[in-house]
Amino acid sequence: MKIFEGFFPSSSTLPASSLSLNTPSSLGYGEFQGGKVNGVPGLMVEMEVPDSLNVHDISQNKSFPESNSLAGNESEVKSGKKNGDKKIRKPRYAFQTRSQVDILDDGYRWRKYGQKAVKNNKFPRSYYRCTHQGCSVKKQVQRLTKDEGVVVTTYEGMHSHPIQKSNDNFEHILSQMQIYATSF
DNA sequence: CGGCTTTGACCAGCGC
DNA sequence: GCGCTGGTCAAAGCCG
Repeated sequence: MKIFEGFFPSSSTLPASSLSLNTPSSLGYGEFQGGKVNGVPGLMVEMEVPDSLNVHDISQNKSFPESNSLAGNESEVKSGKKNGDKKIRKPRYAFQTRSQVDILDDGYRWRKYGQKAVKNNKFPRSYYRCTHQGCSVKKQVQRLTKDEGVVVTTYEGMHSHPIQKSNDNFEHILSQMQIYATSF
């Protein structure tokens, strides 16, 4: 089971037993995007779609009538737009979790660098950056107005370094959250 | 004292 | 062109 593969490189050490708390699937984005998340049961979303494919479409499809504030549907990463060429959007991966706490401590160290109020959402969105040297992975966390028990975490980029904390902690997280399976 | 959070300002993209 | 919105910066403050 590799739900968090990529985000948690060292996940191989994760207790598989915990992960089975309720199978895969975080979001049904895959199918909505036309591309099936090959075999793998709904890992997470990949939003590198150039043209705005509104994320909230699926939300409506599923059980989130007005969670369109979700990932907004991005704007681009304005890090390297020099040659006026194609705007490179780093792929983003989002998943929702039911959790009491906003900060899912996934083992990495994050430094908050911003917080914004988002439209259609009474909760602010928080922006975090991985503090590991040379690692520029970002993530944003926001809670749904609709269902404040749901926390949406959007990752941008991949960690290329090992987790800095004990994985035992991860079990703790898993016990706190419950992957939000929308249609299974 | 170092690392992190807070918070307002700033900036770029987008729609009207 | 203007205003709105999302994303980031950075100064100041907080805390261990």
